[in-house]
Amino acid sequence: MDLCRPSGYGFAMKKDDHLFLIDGSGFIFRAFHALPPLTRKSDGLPVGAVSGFCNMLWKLLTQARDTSVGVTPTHLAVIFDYSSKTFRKEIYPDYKAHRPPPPEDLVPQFALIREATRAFNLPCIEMEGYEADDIIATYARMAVEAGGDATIISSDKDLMQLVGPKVHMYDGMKDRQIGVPEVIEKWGVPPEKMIDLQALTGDSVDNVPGVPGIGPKTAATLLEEFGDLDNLLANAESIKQNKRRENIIASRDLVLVSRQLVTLKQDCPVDVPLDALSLEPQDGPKLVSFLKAMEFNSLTRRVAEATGAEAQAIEAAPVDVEWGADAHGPDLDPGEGKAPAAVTAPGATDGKRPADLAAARAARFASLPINRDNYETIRDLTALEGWIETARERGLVAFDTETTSLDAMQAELVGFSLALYDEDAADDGAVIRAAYVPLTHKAGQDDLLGGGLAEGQIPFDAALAALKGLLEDEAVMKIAQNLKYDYLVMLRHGITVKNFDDTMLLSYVLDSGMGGHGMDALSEKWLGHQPIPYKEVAGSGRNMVTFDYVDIDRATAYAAEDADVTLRLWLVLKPRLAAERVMTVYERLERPLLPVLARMEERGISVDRQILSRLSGELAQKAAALEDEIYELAGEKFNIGSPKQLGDILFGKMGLPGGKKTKSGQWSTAVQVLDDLAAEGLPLPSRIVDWRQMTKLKSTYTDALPGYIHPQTKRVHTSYSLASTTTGRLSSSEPNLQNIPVRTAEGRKIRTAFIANPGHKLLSADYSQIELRVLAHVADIPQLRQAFADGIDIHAMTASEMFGVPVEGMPGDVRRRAKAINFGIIYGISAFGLSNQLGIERSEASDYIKRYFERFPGIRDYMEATKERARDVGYVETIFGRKIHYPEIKSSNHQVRSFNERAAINAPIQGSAADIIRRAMTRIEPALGEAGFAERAKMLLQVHDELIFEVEDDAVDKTRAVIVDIMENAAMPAVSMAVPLKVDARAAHNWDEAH
DNA sequence: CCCCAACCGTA
DNA sequence: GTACGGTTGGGGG
Repeated sequence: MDLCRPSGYGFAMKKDDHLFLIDGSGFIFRAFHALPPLTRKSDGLPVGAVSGFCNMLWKLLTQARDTSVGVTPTHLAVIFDYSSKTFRKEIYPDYKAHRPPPPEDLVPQFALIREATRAFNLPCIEMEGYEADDIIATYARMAVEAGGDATIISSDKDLMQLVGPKVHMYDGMKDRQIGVPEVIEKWGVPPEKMIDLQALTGDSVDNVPGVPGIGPKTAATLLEEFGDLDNLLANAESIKQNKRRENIIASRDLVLVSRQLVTLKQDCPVDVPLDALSLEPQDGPKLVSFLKAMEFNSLTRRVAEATGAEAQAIEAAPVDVEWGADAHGPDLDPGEGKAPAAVTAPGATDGKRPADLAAARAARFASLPINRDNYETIRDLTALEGWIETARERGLVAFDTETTSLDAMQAELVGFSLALYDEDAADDGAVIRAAYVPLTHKAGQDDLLGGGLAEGQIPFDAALAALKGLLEDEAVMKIAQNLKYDYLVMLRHGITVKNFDDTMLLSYVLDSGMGGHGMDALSEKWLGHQPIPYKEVAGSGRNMVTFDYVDIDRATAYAAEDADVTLRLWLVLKPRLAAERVMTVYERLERPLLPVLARMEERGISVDRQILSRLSGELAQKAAALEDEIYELAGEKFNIGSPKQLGDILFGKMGLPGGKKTKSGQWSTAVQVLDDLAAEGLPLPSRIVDWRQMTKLKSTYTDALPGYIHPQTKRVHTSYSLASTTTGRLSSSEPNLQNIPVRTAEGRKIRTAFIANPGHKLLSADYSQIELRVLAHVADIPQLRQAFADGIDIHAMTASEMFGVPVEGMPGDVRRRAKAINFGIIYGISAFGLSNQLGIERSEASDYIKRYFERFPGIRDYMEATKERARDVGYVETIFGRKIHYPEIKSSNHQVRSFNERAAINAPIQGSAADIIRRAMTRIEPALGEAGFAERAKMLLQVHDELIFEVEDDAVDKTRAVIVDIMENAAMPAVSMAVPLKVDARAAHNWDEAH
């Protein structure tokens, strides 16, 4: 049983209190069929039933006292069906057997209506094994016993048996009360005889049998005559009509079963007490936020007025359309909601369902020409204000910034572009209007004296103030491509973009694995259009100029086109989210992370120049000493850094054994090869390996990192990419802070240069074995689950299972092999790979794998099932529903196919782990804020399974507790993991000691 | 000036 | 055997 409301227990129910029980499930179906179909304007998400539900709730909560019901609720709950597996199925297996699956357009609304209930700050109650009607019956009884009244908001005849002096019904859609007289009027019997009546008539919808030929009228007459069902059955012989008498006698047993089926259970073991249902005050902002996300404009306005909430200032809530594991509507198998919706062929333009809208949009924009001649240059404030006003009316605008640098932390704003959409424009060319607003273009081309500003540009501060109003307006959806960049640039100007979508992230969520998500690729793919290449505007190489030196007319063509293309991409991609069931992935795992990452990048991390400089010196000395030795041993000088020259020396000139060739026919000089030679006792290869390590550390880290220290902030600001891996991981660049050395002592010294500010510590929190835990969960392996539950060394356990060696006193090499196998499994193991990793024969590696699968058959089953699924549908999924496509999984080329199979096996594991830490990252800042540590603990870096924070000394212990808690529970409530997640966290002055 | 291969750092 | 990004050398234009 689930009470999805955070508030605690309310006031005890007492005499004269009034409990309202809303039949949520009944309402959904009725509203869906009774109300005209309604879809969310921006993306076609079906929301008709949600709209009806919200309007009904609002009406109940505000107007109940005056008119419709005549009473004011003191307690209220919304009750839902949980699943079709109820006790009635056990009594009668055919119960509800013929019920068709819910309509496609209704499925997403189940979750939304629960979300709506929470937004209204009302408890929503559901219980496994019981229907909503039984829970309603139970609470109604409890309310009456407590001395109060109950009103059931429903018009379902199945509930009418409950009506009595203290229990009422109210039809929220017809605004009509149903009391004892109304029941008699409609059915011809009083409420207490409804059970008998239903048992006689049966119910074709629920597949309750009943007596053939007896409908409500006859049943009522019979009950009138015989008093009740038992008496009727006992005296059935006395019925005059032949056919009727025979039927009743023949159906006797089934009628008794029917009576059991239609009798509501008034003693469900509810574990949410009545008192917890007391009506709480509305949370205006929360409700407005939800309604806004649903785009119910008039209700949003009414609610904002009534609650005094500032609608303008409230952000639309991320909408919780759980298509994934935690979605459950009545009779909805959890997997059912995730099935790919067929995108209907272009031409299907009824425009009602998301798939139709998506198909229609794709077809339309694939051939809608882009005319750069229509772009405007906005050169005065009045014109800009006009565009912004129109953007507010439309509630939708694409924007893009033009700057002097690709580095958002260094970039200076040069101008920005806007694009507007007019769905109803008469002329196809006017459907989208785009404009560029130049701000700081220089007067001269690039001559030394051309320092002045070009004419005809709005003063920077005035334009930015106007732009701020637009970007921070919650009521206007802002659309951009790779928004994190623009977000950060605007953040540096004191502007926080609110209510946005990012076309790059849309594409990433929809088409991961199907190619890049950059604007040029997307434009080509969806619009059949090639945007002006940047280098044609700003030049390239030595001739390249920063954007402020680009001629304003050329800049307009380029910049306005970017906004234009972005808007078109949004129109094509956004409806696909709902159609292809990845709305939740986008709204929960992608979009909310964007501002989090922007803030992390803005904060940067302190790096100690002195330490790096000293390390550079040390490394240079060590490398120089090794160089001398190497030349001595080789007998000549050569470029050690050139694999070609090195290979020729080692395997050509010196004729060392064990040479392997690379793809291109060169001698391989990879560590593997050199290590093998070193093991033979040869000094040269070993020196070369050491030299490589020293020069690698020097060039990639100690020499390069200081160059990334920002001139103003004095910190290093990496850039995270949200959309450059197929699996959902982030990547880091310029500099890459996700590959700072840790494995060797020499390398770890580099980490000592990453330090906390005075009075602070660096706190590192990392997931322990997260990928193996995910594997244990998804493949459901009993031994793995047990080992993680018991906190046992997982590699030792594997070794013990495989080789029959006891965990106590296990030789290191045995454990090492098991560890390699465990990693191999995650990587989609092959005998070839494992033999390479362990330096053993292929046949031996094959034996290991065979033995592993014998001990863990569930893993083999998981791998086979994953491959098969990838072949069938073309993609695999993480536990949160992120899809990763493998278009080449059926390649006839064995190499290509095998590679895709291994990647497909790895992706759900790596990707689920990535999703988990994403969830943690979006929750940690709010959690720290609630704990009062927002200003004292800052998240700085993410390294796949590790988060690094900078924390005030005094706040370390408390923030660590908050962070560990959020991280360990990050999968909940969407996924309840079968194994616990474990997080280790330490704080120290530098990253080496904290890790 | 651009691109690729080889190598190697991380999870 | 999975997923990345950065540096270097070297070939081509």
